[in-house]
Amino acid sequence: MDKTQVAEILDEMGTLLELKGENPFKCRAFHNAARVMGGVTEDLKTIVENGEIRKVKGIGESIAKVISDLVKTGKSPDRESLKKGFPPGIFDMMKIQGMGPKKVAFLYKKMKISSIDELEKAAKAGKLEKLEGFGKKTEENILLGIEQVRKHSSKFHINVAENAAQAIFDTIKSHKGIIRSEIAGSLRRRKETIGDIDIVVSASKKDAKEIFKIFTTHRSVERITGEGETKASVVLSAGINCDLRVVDDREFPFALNYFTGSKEHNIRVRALARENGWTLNEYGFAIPDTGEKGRKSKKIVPCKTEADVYKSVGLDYVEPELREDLGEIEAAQNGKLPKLVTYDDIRGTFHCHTNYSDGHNTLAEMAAGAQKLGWEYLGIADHSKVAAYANGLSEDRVKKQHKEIDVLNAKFKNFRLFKGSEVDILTNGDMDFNDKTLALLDYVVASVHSNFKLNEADMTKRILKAVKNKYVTIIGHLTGRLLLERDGYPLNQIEIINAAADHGKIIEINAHPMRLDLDWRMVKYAISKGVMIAINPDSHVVNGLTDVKYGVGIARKGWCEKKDILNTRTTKQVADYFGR
DNA sequence: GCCGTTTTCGGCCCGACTGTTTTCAGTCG
Repeated sequence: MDKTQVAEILDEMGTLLELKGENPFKCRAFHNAARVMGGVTEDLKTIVENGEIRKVKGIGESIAKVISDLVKTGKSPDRESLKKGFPPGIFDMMKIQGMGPKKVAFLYKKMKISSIDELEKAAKAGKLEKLEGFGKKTEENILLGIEQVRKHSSKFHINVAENAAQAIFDTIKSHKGIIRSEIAGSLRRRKETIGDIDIVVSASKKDAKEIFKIFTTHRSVERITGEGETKASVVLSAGINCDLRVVDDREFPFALNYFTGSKEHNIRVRALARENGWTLNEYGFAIPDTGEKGRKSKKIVPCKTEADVYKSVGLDYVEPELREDLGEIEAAQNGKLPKLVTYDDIRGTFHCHTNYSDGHNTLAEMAAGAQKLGWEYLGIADHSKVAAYANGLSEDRVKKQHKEIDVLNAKFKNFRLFKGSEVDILTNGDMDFNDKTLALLDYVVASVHSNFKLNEADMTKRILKAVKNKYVTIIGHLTGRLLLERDGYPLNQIEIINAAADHGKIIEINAHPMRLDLDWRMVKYAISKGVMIAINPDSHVVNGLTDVKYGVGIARKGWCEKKDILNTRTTKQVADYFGR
């Protein structure tokens, strides 16, 4: 059993404990252990066998035993006995807004309701409103919640969430009373999937009411689920929940920090505040109320920015992408936070097409576009001859393009075009150009564009052969468009990455927003294996050249450092790398 | 259940909102 499955079971056990009404801290211990599993980079089986698992922070004796049982036998007696008495449908019921462990357990005990369907039936029959602690309104909300669960998945790809958020955010932002504003939450942390959207703004009290009005009446709002003095919640037509908080400008950095999360990260930061004898909430640091009559909490430690908040508890500024309590707190205490890749770090990209093949722009236009972005170089990698549909280049046209590149390069100061090619990997794993032509190129992106019907073993074998080819520099778009369009591109990516590590090849991450989750798993694994990656926008057209947003979004995510990314190297380093 | 430079017990982040009931529990983030 691998760590993902173990994490799922630990999470489930945490929920079962909640349903049983166990000590909340005990429940949290299980949820926390599940999360910690995600950050374990070593092989789970190995660290269970050598006892290292007990050294992982958050894994104590009991949970270590559960993990050990699961890894060794695929089963855990503790889990089995916990599961007794709770039918599986119970978990679905917890997906409904407003239905937490207490209500679900109560309904199960009292009414034997154990699935969404049964719950719906009972609510429609008006059986719930008579129950203690329930009422007419609760019943209505349960029915609405059921509808929502059925209509929408609970998580959204970042691009869907971002589009939905941007529309309503732009409208709010334009209000004259807004002082500062930011989209917070997991969207700010650039998670691959987003649960809901959090918007934080600062404004005076008198403007707040109007701002809430603009928010709740926005055209993309489907329904309002809550409205108070500092917070309003809506469901957008895309099916995503969206919360708006309006705070005083002095409170803005605290609110932004708080609502950016993650929850686990916040808990750690708060604990640090407590070590100073303060409490920290979304409004600021405070000395806790002593309990004496008439004595109120006193605000202390003014902070203008989030960086000030971190500084106050002895931390370096932590980038939102790192706020997961997976080691960033300790790193921030010791000045050891990784330097993340930013848009400004990108010096060029390597998978660009021109109108020689299926691009829309000339070499000169592409070069001009890259320079406008402040890049130092651009790698030109038009298709090879077999890609007839894309007007792939014959050997002669490759030579012609090289001449043109030489002419352009002679004119450039502090800019260089690299001569590459996106060479097809043929069905048998051979390259579309012979060695003589490949040797002319600065670098080779090897890609599959045909015969997708191969089974996984053959497809993997095909690409592995290309990985071993000494002329190949980059393994082309293992993710991205192709995977999106051709369902089930059958490939053992782990094997490809391992081989890339052995042969010193770079893998290309085509940062298609729809495939972010997959891309990110690959990036993490590749980096753990020491494989360098080339982050590329899906740049088949020059218009894509300006749209590097998502590409860099991946590069920024997690513990991905500049040294791991080809695109952050200087022109000279790249040329050296290519041996040119 | 986990943890420990106040370590083997006692604390574990904290507030807003809702819907219920009328002072608060449950849920959410």
